[in-house]
Amino acid sequence: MNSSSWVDSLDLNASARSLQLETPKEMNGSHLVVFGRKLSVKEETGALVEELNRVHEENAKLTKMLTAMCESYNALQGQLRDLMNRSSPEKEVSPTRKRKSESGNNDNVVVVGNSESCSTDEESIKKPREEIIKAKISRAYVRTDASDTSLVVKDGYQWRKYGQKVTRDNPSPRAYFKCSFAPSCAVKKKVQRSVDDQCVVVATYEGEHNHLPPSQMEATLGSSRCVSLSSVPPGSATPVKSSAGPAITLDLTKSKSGDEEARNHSKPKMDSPEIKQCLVEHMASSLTKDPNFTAALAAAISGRMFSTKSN
DNA sequence: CGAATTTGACCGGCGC
DNA sequence: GCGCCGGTCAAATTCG
Repeated sequence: MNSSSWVDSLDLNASARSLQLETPKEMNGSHLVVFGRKLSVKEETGALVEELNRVHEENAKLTKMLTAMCESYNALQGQLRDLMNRSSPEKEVSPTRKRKSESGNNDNVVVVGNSESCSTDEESIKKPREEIIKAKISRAYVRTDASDTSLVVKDGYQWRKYGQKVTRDNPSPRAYFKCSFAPSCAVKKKVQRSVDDQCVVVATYEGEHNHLPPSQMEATLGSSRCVSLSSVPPGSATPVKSSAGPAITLDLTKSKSGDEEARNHSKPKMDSPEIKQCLVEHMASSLTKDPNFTAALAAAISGRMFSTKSN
């Protein structure tokens, strides 16, 4: 998509918004003073009407672009879901305790069980009591580089390491993590290399997150942010150090059963016109909150008015 | 300088 | 009761 056209449209759109908001106050008197010049009400309203028409056109253009973007986003999401559905069944069928992914991709995660899907898991049969006490235990197998000792599993959440231990059954250390994104979220994660295959890292999750992953929060709350990227450095927009910035991150801590809910939760319903309208307004409002933007806007407006009057 | 990580100490459960 | 082991705490250290 042409970014410059985006910026242009938004700039004009927001300037229109600003004009709409501020002009009634200015027009209380019979004359408007611009840079020391007195303009008649006729002149002023004529210019404003003209401006308003132009702004309406820009608004329509912008709405179209947003609609197109939403549609392509939905299409992409559908494709991703298809891809996930196609690749996940064969992995879950694997009867062995350790599940390997076929590719060497570092972030290739295979999730095994929470209370439902781990019913066939050997360990869950051995320890049914533990299963009852602990709300949700799921396990993820991640294929990583054998030389990589970081024990980092990129799952979209923000973790704080609070301990590391070498256990008896496994020479490689086990790292303990707590969810650090929300103080009220008590989810824990244990990460340890597999005894059999040092390339595979086993991540055990205990409990359920009571919040969306930071990356998804970005996607749902920060729709305006992708627009304001031109004025805000991208680095400052991402709270997650380990994850790859604002890229789409999948919540892989949930098994298939819990997936539906997560999907409904994470997928912004872009279909309804109300949401689209809301998105547009959200974008405009966050733009007008940006001091850099408002300063540039003020300069643009005054410059435009000045040039219009001097014609 | 504040936040994140490391690492040794400590604690509780369990088996002998 | 004792020792082992997994899990957690918290002071020290590192990093951005």
